[in-house]
Amino acid sequence: MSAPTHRSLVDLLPADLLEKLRTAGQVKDFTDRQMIHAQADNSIGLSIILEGRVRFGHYTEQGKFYLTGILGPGHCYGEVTLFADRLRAYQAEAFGQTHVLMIGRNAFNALYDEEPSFARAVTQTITQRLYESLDFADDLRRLTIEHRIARLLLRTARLGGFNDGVLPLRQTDLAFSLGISRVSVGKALDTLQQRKVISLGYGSIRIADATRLAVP
Amino acid sequence: MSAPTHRSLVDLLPADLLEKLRTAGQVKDFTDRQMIHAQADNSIGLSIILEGRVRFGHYTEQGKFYLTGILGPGHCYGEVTLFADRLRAYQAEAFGQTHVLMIGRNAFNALYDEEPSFARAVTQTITQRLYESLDFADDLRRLTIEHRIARLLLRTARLGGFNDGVLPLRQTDLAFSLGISRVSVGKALDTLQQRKVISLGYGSIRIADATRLAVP
DNA sequence: GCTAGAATGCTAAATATTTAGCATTTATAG
DNA sequence: CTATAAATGCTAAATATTTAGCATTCTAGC
Repeated sequence: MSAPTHRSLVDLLPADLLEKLRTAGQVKDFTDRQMIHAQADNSIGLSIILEGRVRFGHYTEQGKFYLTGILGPGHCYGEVTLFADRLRAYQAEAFGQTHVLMIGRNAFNALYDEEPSFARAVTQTITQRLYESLDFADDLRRLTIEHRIARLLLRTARLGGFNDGVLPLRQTDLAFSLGISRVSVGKALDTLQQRKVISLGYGSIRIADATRLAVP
Repeated sequence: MSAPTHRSLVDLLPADLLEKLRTAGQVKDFTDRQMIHAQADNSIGLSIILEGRVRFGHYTEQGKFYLTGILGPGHCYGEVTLFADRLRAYQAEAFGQTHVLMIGRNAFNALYDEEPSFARAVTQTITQRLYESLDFADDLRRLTIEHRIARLLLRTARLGGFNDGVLPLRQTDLAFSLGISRVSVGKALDTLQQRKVISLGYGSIRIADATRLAVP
């Protein structure tokens, strides 16, 4: 009963389609912390992360960045602008040197209509993300703080492509992502560290034992 | 800046396609509280609610039903079995006399590949639901209990098609859906009732003033 | 109409969580 | 190497929430 893993759009695409997409769109490069999309901007299109990572969140009145999630190589975002007629929910900014393939509305629609396997891959991606989101909402409702944090760390490692287990997360980010206070986060992280399933750094958390972290 | 509303699959489909779907699938009838799908059953396919409503949730060890959501006429479910290779997350049971159009995996795939407008409508539906889910997770993290309940009531009325504003929800259901205790739910409902935006019944809640309920 | 079961109402003690500080550690820019 | 800002560590009081009861109200089915 191994759980199916969340596969990125690029994973789901036939190789030749990625080439077509490269032709249809344009690759843009960003440096660390550079803004890619403003929150609620009115651009429409699909963005595919070719290299690097993208952080989503927003700035508070005091100019602090509040993180809601990170996506890594192969993942895409912007579906909501194409299919749900909604504005972008979050600001997107580069995390490290990042290359993003941007496909505008018209190019996207043309490909979507003429390439069933592209349409299918996109739908699979969105459906997987829906499942993740429902799952996350479930976490928020049912789990203890400690367990919620554990699941968030594992999810971030997975979607962000942090295969070495080192996550660039501040305790403030975790607090914001879970809607709890920094004091509570600190307390729970302390417990997890004592159990030796994670180790804490300055602005980062390392997953030391993913297996045991998954079942608290 | 009127927010785009969540449109059901049937709303999004061209009329002739609904006919095709009826031919490709089969309509099944259910009576109140009859089980439609067991949680984690291994059936694969799309279900479209033609008439009536479907409640999603699960039974506890003590045999009590815990509600997570209700979908009304025109809405569909089961996308996750088709596109994300996951088991059904919840048990589905009829709420009142209900007719559901069931489309099996093969029929679905055939139509999906040969009818771009069907593929698009399905993707739009899933994307909208993703947006709803992200929005709900945001509610859980940011809002006061009172505000969370208000949003849940409005969302249930919308997705369940309860146009008269009378929602068949027990306080226990709200508590479970939000991951809080029944005492807290009762307290918040009391406040909302005093503000005359809802009125409480036995096993039901009536939205008395949707506009003021939306901005607590 | 009665009755059993279900749902709600109510309460206070126990527990969990936040708030609002300030101290300490760490990384970065100069 | 140092100064600075950022992040974490720590604390206690204030607040919010749950727990675990039992009482009351409501409804469906007989």
